[in-house]
Amino acid sequence: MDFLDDLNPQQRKAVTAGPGPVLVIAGPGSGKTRVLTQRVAYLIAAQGVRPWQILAVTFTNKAAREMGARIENLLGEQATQGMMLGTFHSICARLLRHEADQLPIQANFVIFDDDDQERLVKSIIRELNLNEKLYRPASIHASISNAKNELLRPEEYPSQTYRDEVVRRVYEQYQKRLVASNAVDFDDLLLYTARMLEESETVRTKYAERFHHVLVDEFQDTNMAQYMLIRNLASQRRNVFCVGDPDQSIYRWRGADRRNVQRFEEDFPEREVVLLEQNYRSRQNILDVAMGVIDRAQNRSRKRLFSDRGAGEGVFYYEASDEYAEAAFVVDAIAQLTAVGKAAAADCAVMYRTNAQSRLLEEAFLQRRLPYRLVGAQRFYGRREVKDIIAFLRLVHNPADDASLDRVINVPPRGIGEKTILTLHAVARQQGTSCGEVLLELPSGRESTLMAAFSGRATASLAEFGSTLAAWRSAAPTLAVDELCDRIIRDLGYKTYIDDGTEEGADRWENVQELRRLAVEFSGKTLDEFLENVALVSDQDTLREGVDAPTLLTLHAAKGLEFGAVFLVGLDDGLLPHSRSFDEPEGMEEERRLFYVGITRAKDRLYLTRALVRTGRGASEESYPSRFLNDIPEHLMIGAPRATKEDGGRLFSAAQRRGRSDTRWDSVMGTSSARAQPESRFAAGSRVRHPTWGEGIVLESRFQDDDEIVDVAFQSVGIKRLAASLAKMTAV
DNA sequence: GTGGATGCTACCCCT
DNA sequence: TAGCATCCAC
Repeated sequence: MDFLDDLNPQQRKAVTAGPGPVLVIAGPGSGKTRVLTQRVAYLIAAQGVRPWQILAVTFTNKAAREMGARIENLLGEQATQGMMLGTFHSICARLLRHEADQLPIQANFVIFDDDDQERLVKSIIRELNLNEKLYRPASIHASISNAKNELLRPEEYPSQTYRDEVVRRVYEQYQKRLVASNAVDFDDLLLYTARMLEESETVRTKYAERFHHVLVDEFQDTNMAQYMLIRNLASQRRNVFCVGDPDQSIYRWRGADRRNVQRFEEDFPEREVVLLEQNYRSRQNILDVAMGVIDRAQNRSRKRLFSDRGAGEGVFYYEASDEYAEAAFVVDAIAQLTAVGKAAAADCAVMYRTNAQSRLLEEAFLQRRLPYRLVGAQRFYGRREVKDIIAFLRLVHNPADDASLDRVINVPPRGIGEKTILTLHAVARQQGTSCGEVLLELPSGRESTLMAAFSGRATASLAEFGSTLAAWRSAAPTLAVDELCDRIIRDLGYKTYIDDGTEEGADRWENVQELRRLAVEFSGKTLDEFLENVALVSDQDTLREGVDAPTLLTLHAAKGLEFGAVFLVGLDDGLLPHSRSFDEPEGMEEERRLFYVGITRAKDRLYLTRALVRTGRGASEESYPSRFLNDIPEHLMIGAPRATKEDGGRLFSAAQRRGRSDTRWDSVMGTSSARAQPESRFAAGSRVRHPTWGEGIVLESRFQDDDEIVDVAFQSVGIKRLAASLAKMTAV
C-alpha cells in the first residue's frame, strides 16, 4: 500500500488499526480527514472489505462528497459503489425510506424544517389554549427537541413540574400532527432510526450484519440518539472507528454530549486509542495562541500542538472605534494582503459569533465594490419567497403536508382567510384526513355534504386551488423539478405577486430565480430527492467553490475548514463569549472552545478585532474586550487591548447605499515585489506615531523604488499607505 | 378579508 | 433596531 507512505506513524497506526473499535483523538489540522479517507481505502484495498459493507458518517454533505471523491481518486470509481456515505441525517433519511413499513409514516415523508416545526408547536399551543407568553413556542419546541435527542417519546417525558406536563402534552400533539402530515422533523430522522434499530431485532441484525465497518467523523459532537445509532450498527462486528476532538465540541446546545467519548470507552472497553497531535496546518505562533486559550479549559487533558511550519507572524489585534470601522478594517486588511500577494482572496475568511454580524461586513465589502462569499443556508432557504415555492412543491409531493398548505393556501391572496382555514381543519379532522386531501376532493364533489361547511365565496376559492393542485400533481411525474417550478410560478402569477417594482421585490424575484437554478441542477433527479436535499443542506454545503473572494461565516460553520488568513471579529465580552453563556459554566466553556476552533482555522495569519462601541438592541454602548484575550500570551499579540474608549474618527459614519461589487479581487492584487530588500524601519506589527493621524500599527512594509512603503492601521483614520521617506512617522 | 398603524419584544450557534 | 402580533378601519 504505497499511499500509506505519506502518513506519520500515528496516522498510519490509526489507518491500519483493528480489527475492533478504535478511538482517534485528532487535534486541529492533524490530518484526520486524510486518516478517514485512507482508512476506508485501506479497508477496501488491503482488507478486502466491500464498499457496501462500509458506513461512513461525516458532518456535512460537502465533507461526504469530498471524501467519496478522494477515495475514488485512490482506488478508482467503483470503489465507492454501494458505500453508505453521508451525514447522520441523510443516512437516516435513506434508511427510513427503505424501512418505512416499520414506521407510522410512508416512504414519501417530508422533512419539516425549523420554521415548520415552530409554527406547528405554536398552533398546538393555541389549540390547547395555553398561554403563549408563559409557554413560548420556541422554548417548548427546544424542550421537545432535547427530549427527542435523548430518545424520549412523549409518554416517557418526565413530569416533575407543571411545565413538564405542558411540554409532554404539546409534544404528544406535535408528534400526532407530524405523523398525520406524513412528516418528520430533523430529530425524528435520528430518533426513528435509533429506536427502530434498538427495538427491531430483525432490522438491527440486517444492518449490523451488513456494515462490517462503521466510521464516524466529528464524534465529539454526536448526541445520544446518534450514539445509540452507532452502537447498534456496530453491535455485530464491533468495527467502529470514531474520530473526534473533545476540545472542538461546540454543539452542546443541539444536544451533542461530550460524554459520548466516555460512553464509547465503556461500551467498547477493548478499544484502541490513537492520538494525532502533529499539526500540518498552522504556524507555531498560531498554535501557541490556541493552546493559551484552550489550556484554561476545565476538565481537560492537556495536549501539545506542534507544527513544523515555522513560527510565523504574531497575531494582530485591532481595536476599532465602532463596528463600522471594524468592518472597514477587515476589508482594507484583506485588500492589502491580496494586493501584496500574501494571500489569495479566496484564502481569507472572516468569522463571527452571530449571523447578525455579517451585515456590516457585507456592507463594507459592497461599499468597496469587492465580492465575498457568504456561508449560510438559512439565509437563502429561510426567505419567504423561497419557502413559498418549496411549500408548493412539497404539497405536490405530499398533499397531506398541512404545514405547507397552511403556509401557502392564501398565497397569493385568493380570499381564503383565517375562518375558512379553521373550518377546513375541522372538516379534515372530522373526515379523518388532511386538509390537502379535502381540497383535492372538493372540485369533484361539489354536491357533497362537506361543502355546506364553507361560505359560497370560500368554497369557490378552495375548489379552484384544489383543482390547480390536482393539475400540478398529475403533471408532476412527467416534469423535471425546474419545469414544475416554472409551471407553479406561471399558474400562480407568482412573479407579478412578488416582483412589485420595488428594489426589494426585484431581490425577492431574484431569489426565486436562484431556487429555480438549483432545481435545474436536479433536473435528472426526482422531486423527492430535490426536497430532501433542500431540507438537509448544511451551511457549509452552500460554500461556492472556485470563487476568488473571501469567505464570511460563523464560527460554528467554520468547523473543519481552514484558511490562510483568518479574521475573528467581534471579540467583545458579550459577543464572544456570548452574554447568554455568562451564568452557565458549561456554556462558557463551550464559548472558549468556539474561540479555539476559530483560531485553529488559520494557517498563516490571524487577526483578532473588536469595536470599542457597539450598537446592540437600539442604543450604542461601550463594550469591553473578550475575557479570552487575557489568555493569549502577550508576546504573541501585536497590539494590546484597551479597556477604555478613546476618541477616534470614523472611517464611515454609516454604511452607505448598497453598491454592486464589480471590482474583482485579482485587480486589487498588485505587484508582489519580492526582490532583495534593504533593512526595514517599520516592521509589520510595530507601533508608529504620525503627526496628524496619531498612533497606529504597521500592517505591512515593503520596498519600492528604494523607498519603504508602509501600510499602517491608524486608530483615527483607518488604513493608510505611506512612504517612509516622506511621512513624518516615528516608531514607538 | 385586507392592509395599515401601532406596540411589543428579542438578538445566538445549526441539521 | 426590526421583525412580529394585534387591532381597527375599510
